[in-house]
Amino acid sequence: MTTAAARPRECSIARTLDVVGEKWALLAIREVFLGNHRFDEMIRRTGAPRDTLAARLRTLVTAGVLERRQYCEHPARFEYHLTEAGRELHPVILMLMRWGDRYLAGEDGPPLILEHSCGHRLEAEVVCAACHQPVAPGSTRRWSPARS
Amino acid sequence: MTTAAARPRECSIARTLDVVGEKWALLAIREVFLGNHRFDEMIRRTGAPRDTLAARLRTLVTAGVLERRQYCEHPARFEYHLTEAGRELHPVILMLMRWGDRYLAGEDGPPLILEHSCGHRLEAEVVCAACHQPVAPGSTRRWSPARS
DNA sequence: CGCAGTAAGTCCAGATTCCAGACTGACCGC
DNA sequence: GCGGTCAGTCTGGAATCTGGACTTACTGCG
Repeated sequence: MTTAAARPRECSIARTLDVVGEKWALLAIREVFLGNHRFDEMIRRTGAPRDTLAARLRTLVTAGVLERRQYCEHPARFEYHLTEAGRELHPVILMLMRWGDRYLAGEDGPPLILEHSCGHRLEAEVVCAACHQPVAPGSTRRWSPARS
Repeated sequence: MTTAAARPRECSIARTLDVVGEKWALLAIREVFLGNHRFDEMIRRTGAPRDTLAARLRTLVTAGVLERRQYCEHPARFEYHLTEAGRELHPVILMLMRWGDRYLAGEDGPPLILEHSCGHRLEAEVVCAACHQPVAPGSTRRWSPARS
């Protein structure tokens, strides 16, 4: 009775999306990158519903992307900081921003422009770490290791 | 009566996420990059509910990320292809994959390893197009143009 | 002192969305 | 005819999202 078996790919992209593949999660992370570490400020800057943001922050903390740090004892108050894994999401954020800059900017151009430490306006580019050449969609294929 | 005004940032990241910021949207795009252009095959490979995938494909087409092409006349059949804007999402996909490879790979390592056209195993890296140096989280700041 | 505000959430009820599986309609191959 | 493919749509229940009110514990300000 079976037709072609349904077997979703094992895939790092899918796994990553299980952690950060939701609008408010990524926007919360954006805020932390921009220096906002506090709940109420994130609410204001992202526009997320309080409930949803609270839930997202919880999952991000348990996923090891953010760290919840107490900065005030008596009225217990917490800040969110990026873990190392969280900081490694920087390239993802950067590429999302680049795409929006290119395809969704209005008349006024991108709402936020970044400057790289070299002094130039940042134009992010993805290259192969080995040959330093840009990685185009067609320039990759499945790696077939010389199996032992 | 108002307290601090709630004004979500104008932000290319948020805008981008309005288009592709959902698990199944990105996984559909992944499939197209991997060469699957057809609905049923996407269903099988992503595990998405048929309904949801149909809805996502519709929004991606209207957003100009995918193009719906008829490849069969009589039982009308369609394939999905990347537009130029869609192809430009490649870096996003790549960085999501990289993160999953690093932080969510199990014992067996990443489920899919790519080879760059230079012959090396692909290690994607984000650099500044101007100085070719890696872009670290702390190496950027707001660009303050010399206003005229 | 009392009022306003800030902060980090929680609680709620209603709206929306998601999901799995069944179904459709037009074909194809045996 | 029987089964299979393909691109969806339909369905009803489950899960999730949403905005707003509420809570608790402070810190000013006059």
